[in-house]
Amino acid sequence: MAVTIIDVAREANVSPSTVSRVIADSPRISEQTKRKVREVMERLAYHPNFQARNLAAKSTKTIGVIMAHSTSLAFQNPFFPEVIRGICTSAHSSQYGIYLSTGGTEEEIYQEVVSMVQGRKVDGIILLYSRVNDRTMNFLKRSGFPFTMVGRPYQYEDEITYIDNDNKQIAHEVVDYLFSLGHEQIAFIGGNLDYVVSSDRLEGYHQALMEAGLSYSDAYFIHDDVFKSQGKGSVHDLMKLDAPPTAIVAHDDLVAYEIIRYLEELSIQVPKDISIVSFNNHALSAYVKPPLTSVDISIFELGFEAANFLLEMVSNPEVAVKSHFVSTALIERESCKRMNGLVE
Amino acid sequence: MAVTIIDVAREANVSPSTVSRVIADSPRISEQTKRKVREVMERLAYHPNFQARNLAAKSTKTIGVIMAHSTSLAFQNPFFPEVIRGICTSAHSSQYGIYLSTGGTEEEIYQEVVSMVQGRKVDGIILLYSRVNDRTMNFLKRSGFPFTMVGRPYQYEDEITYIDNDNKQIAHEVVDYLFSLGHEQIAFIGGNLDYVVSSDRLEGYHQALMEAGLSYSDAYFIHDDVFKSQGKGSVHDLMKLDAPPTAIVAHDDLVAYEIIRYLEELSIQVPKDISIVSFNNHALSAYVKPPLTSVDISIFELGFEAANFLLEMVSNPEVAVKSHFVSTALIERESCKRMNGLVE
DNA sequence: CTGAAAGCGCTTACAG
DNA sequence: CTGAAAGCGCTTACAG
Repeated sequence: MAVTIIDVAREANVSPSTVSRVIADSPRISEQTKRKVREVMERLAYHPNFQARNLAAKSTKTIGVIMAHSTSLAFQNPFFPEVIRGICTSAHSSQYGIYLSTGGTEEEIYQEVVSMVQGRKVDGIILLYSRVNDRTMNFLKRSGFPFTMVGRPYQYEDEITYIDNDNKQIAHEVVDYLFSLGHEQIAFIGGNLDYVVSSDRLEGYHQALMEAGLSYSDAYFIHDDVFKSQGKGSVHDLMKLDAPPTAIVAHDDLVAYEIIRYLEELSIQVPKDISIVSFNNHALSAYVKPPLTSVDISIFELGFEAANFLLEMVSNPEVAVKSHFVSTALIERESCKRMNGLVE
Repeated sequence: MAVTIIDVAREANVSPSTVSRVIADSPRISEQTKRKVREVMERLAYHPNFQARNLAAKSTKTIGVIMAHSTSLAFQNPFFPEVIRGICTSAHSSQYGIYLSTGGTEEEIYQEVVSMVQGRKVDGIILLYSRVNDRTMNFLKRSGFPFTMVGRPYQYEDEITYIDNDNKQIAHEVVDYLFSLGHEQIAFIGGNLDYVVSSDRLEGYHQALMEAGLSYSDAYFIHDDVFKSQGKGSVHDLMKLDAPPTAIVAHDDLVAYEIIRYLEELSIQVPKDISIVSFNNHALSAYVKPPLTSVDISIFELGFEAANFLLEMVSNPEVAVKSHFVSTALIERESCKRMNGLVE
């Protein structure tokens, strides 16, 4: 069997309590004893048993990370690797580990979260998404267990600590940008309104139109489901309208490129015949033709700050609820052009 | 405090041992008692404490997943999300959880793995990469701890259970494919030879050239480091050769698109002036221009089978060492053309 | 089919 | 500054 604290204690001629205190680097142990014990730990290749320590100390030093179920947006490139990298960076510097949810369906995810919380598997939880009427979130909220969300919560906005982009604002800015190029017929493609990120972006789009005195038309909005099931057809329908859009706001770069592909089949060129802006600034978007104008949403930051917030809550349960919008940047590339003018 | 097995026992008028056996659904407990105990567990909202159970049962029901350090290939889209999804799917069906490594540097990763193993944090480990002379792998090998690799090990190939694509073979096939289109001057761009996946692909490329009686030229190989640091320059140098290549094999779709971009600046068009094939079949590669001919490597499978192998080892330490090559498929799109002929 | 008891490997008041 | 003792919440031979 592995070497235990008892073995170390015996070998170093001290009590187990003392060994334990040396591990925790307690100031109440003399430097001399620490040296002696550490030498023995080294020699016996002792490593504290994680489970035993957690059980006794009533903490797990790990945070649970819950992804949206696999069919949905949060699992897409490039979001997932980057947000995880942000979380890991923060967790690592506080000596925390990451426990990942494995559930495929919503129900499985819910069950997993319940057992994480009730079974004290983790000290806190990060929800990597924000959905409308989410059972998992509601459970977490009721339980009083420390948790953070990446995404503005649908409900209880000022009772839950979260991190997000200011999606309403950035969608507004994106539309304003298109206005500045002379566009007034602007379509919006691809938001799954079950997710707050999508409904926020759609609302920003609405607001921008309203403020500009433009009316909103349902025909200019293609829902995520529709796009996924009949992508090509939906884009073709859009372009066959009496007044087809001169610009499109896409929910994600991958969606944008798919749209561009369908437009091509209609011999409609980007940006010559129609402009397109998108969100998330995928790694490829700089290289591929046409280079896409897209909003960088600082995914790493989103993960990093979510973990920071959570760790703060875990170490101090009394800390105030807070939220923060991570900054974004519209990266202008070559997918938009001025109406009846030059390529920007 | 949370409700414990003792509370349930008292309430159900049985001993804690009995409650424990009901949790494990032991056949030695009467159905009647099970019903009674379960009713109480339900009523008290009892959930077994994960840490306590692990400590007593000497198993953790979790597997550790170790990513390569963040600057390297394994963290790239689209590999990471897909492989994780595969692992999660397998783990979930065996009621296992995932513990993710958080280290950023090689040294941190090594330390984490040591503490996972020695601290009995997990029951087994999946290494998501295979590197030359990897300290972490060597440690795992020596420790006798159950582990699996995604990627052919550099050493001890028949002593380590792993899963991989047959990278030598697929690189060979890719080159043969190019031969079949009439290409004989074929460059290879982007492998980091510290990773076995890259050296295997490079070797397959060599072998194919040799078998065709073609000689290998160093000028036709651009190392990953060189491409990353002076990407544009390295591609331009390649094309300024007296006998520039007529086709390029790229290590990854992202690399391929970057190359295409640099070629464009030289007014060299794909596939008209040069052909390009790549590996990994990125989600975007079907949509973007030119649609890329690329090898699909079944990333989900890679993760899924690695987890299956590991779980088998964990539940039966005597199981034989094994390895498996996951199938691949060359997806022909529009980035290659027949020499002096039509676009394929 | 069920229970009493020991034990998993730690931590942490309490006492000195 | 250090130790003896209780306890974290389970599981599992052993006994009946």
